[in-house]
Amino acid sequence: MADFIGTHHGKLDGKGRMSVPVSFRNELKLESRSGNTAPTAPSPLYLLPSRKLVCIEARTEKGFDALKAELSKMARLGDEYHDLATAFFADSIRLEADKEGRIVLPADLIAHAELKPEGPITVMGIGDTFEIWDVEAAARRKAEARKKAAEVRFSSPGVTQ
Amino acid sequence: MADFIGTHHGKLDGKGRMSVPVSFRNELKLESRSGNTAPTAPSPLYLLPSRKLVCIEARTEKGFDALKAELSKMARLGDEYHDLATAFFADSIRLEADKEGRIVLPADLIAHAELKPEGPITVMGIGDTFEIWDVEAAARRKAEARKKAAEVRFSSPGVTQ
DNA sequence: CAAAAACCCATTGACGCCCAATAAAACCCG
DNA sequence: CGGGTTTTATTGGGCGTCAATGGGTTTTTG
Repeated sequence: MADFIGTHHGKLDGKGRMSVPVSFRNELKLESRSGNTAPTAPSPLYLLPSRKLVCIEARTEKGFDALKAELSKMARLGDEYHDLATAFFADSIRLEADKEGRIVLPADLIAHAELKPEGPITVMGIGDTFEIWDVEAAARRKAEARKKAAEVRFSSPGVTQ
Repeated sequence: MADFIGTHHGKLDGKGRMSVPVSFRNELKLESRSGNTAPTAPSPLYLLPSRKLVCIEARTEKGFDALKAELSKMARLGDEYHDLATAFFADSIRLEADKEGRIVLPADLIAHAELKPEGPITVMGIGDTFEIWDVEAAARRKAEARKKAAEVRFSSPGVTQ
């Protein structure tokens, strides 16, 4: 699956656009032509509001499918599925980048992530997804994640803590 | 897996570049064409801030994949996974050396390791990873490691004490 | 007809890429 | 074993390319 790593900085322009970092675009391309060495098809991106965090979550097609599969496992557990699915999918959107590699963020997602109209943003890779944040909120989130990660104990050999 | 040994000295140039010691570059090449005796592919390097030390940790692709594999054992939708993945992926970076064997260190990693703008650095092998340090900090770290290592008692068979 | 969205091009600034000079190590030969 | 020679590593810096951004123009839609 895709492998989004690193933190990138950008900004929302007057039209609500942002450019997807190159390395991430490359990951998208790779996934779209996985297997076949085809001429390169346009690779879609799925945006959805993060369930617990004040940010936008971005997924590849495969990543999105994986999420759907994960959710449907809960179907048998009761009403939870319906709530989760509504929260996720009702505000989700599928889109493709323009020739310059930019995407237009929908107003409701901008609101959810509390992004400032022409403000600076942070885009960070989380493995098979990536997240779009307001710069300051992103800094706080990273600090928090580091702190919590430090409390968790990795026990595998070769892992430097 | 790769085998990084020895301590090397270098410096950060005005562009924030440093050259990867030859012996380490050779290890990288070896790993990239593991198995096939192919014409030599470019070998990527993964940098991440050390979680406990004031230095930059460098890994080969395999070394990085090992960490990913460890992470992926956790529940994808769980908070614990999310925190770890954020701390891990968002702060990491994948890069390749230029023709001269140099890499450019990102500003945030330079800050984390407290490297001086054009200052001297120490690169030391730690087996399957290597670390990038400020010279003085490296000297202190080595002294400390030696001291602590002397106190450790090996209990595995075949290890001479 | 107005407003928004898609499309296109133009500018700039960072980064990758390459060449040149110096320093260090390996090598060879007497 | 020593001195000199050649190769290779490290460093410095210039140049070109491409990513990121801004904004103008056309097309679609309500």
